[in-house]
Amino acid sequence: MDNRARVPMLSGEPCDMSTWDAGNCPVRDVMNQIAGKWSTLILQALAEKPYRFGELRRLVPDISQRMLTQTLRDLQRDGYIGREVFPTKPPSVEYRMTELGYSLFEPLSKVLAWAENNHSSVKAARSKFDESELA
Amino acid sequence: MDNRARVPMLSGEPCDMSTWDAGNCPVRDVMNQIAGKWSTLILQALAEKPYRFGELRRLVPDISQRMLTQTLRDLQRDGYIGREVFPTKPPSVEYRMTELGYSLFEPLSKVLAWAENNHSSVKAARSKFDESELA
DNA sequence: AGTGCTAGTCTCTTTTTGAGACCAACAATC
DNA sequence: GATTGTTGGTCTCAAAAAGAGACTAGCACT
Repeated sequence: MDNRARVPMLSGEPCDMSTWDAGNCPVRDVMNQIAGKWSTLILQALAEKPYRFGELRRLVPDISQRMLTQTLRDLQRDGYIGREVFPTKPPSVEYRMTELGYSLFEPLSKVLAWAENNHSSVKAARSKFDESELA
Repeated sequence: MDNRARVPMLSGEPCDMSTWDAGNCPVRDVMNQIAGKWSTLILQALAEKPYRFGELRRLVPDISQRMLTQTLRDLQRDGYIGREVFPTKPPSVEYRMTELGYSLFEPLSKVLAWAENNHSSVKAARSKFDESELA
């Protein structure tokens, strides 16, 4: 059983981490954003359909307004979602996924699907680990 | 008007966030781990070949020993990587990806590839946003 | 005897996150 | 016509997490 080097690395030079330069590694730069605690949840919601601020807040009950605001602004900054203000009685704000957001969500949803399908394996590994730690 | 949040388009029962139960949403449970700042980087390295602690440290120069230790232990706990101690003169520890780890890395690598291919679009969106913020 | 390597841990400081109060404008209710 | 609720946030303060760097123990080499 040779476990070594089975996964083809990404095209060409993936990310030479040894000669690392701050803004030079796409993986870090992009991932550090979507790797946030709330980002995937919000992207997952907005991939379905546009939502308003309050709706998202109710959708993810345990996010604080502060973090929702910040997560949305960060996702907007990177171009994954758009923000539109409607001048209704109490002004409402709608967030919706952009083309770029959808193109990211396509591969990302595969990871989310993996998470669902393999959740039990992960939980099992976790239990086993914790058990052996206890000793 | 069913306000109850049905989130995603993933196969089967998605993840009803409105009736959220701590350990019940696979997406959150799994993602919160691999979404760490360093997790993807380490997984990416170990997908290539096994590495020792010090090698990983040199590979990712700006990670602290503390965070490397913790990240490795968390990834090991969830079953993505294995840890083997060799009783050499100064004892060495080798980390290598497990089957579960490889199965996760397959979809995950698609996201990493996306990051490489679309990094310029993200940077462009970011510049545009910052510019309009400045006003 | 001194230096360096190994894989960590321990402590301290800085950054990030979370909880919750507060805001102004308007709508419907009492 | 004063009270309450709803909108999408911001502000402050406490708690949690992350980063920096010193310290460890055993052995090898010089």
